[in-house]
Amino acid sequence: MGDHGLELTIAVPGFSSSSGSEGGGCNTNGNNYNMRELDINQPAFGEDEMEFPMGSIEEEIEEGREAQRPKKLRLSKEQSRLLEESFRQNHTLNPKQKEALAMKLKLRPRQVEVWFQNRRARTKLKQTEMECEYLKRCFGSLTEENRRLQREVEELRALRMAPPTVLSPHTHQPLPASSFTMCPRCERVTAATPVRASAARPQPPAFSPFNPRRPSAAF
DNA sequence: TCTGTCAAATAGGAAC
DNA sequence: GTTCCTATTTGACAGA
Repeated sequence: MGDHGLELTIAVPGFSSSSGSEGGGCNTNGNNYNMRELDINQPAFGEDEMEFPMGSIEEEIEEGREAQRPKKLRLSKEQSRLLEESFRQNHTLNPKQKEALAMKLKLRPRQVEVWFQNRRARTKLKQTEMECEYLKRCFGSLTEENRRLQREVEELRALRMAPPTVLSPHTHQPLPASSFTMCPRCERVTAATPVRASAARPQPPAFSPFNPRRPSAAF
């Protein structure tokens, strides 16, 4: 998806719509325009003419043409390719670059600006989705780790309830539980304090997409 | 025809 | 005042 196949027609700012809706009627530059479909293979205007046709609805009516529904611009493959190319080089454009690119693509600078805005938004959305997937995986492994540790806690609790009888090699009498030596991991759990699952908290993930210092293979 | 998706475009607010 | 971001709207298009 994403490629809608034939893009033989584009729309250019042509005339006002009678719909009166906000959308598609007025851009933020204050230019009133709506989209008129035209064959992209035919030049919308002369090669050296960079102004966009801005016929009014009055003109349309005068000419006896029915006011068409505003058509949305569909960028041609070549236009998209060039935009993608410049986006790869730079995710933002300075006014000069914007103007030059608009000129090259025969679009209005505002359209180039909007395309870059939307492209940045799409990039960010994709990144957010990937981060979401990563966090889901983290959650899964941490849940599993939590379960494992809880089982371990239960086992340790069970051991405390029934301490093993170990005889002293010297006196051959049972040793007190407090004299047992434990492995480094278990040393955090003393005989006097209750066992807490948080004592053996798992280490954070080796890397994270949110940690810029570590390159992430996922991206 | 209906529905879902994509992307162009708008609106409004934040940051500078 | 300009630029950018974010949320939203809306038209085009494809597939069921």
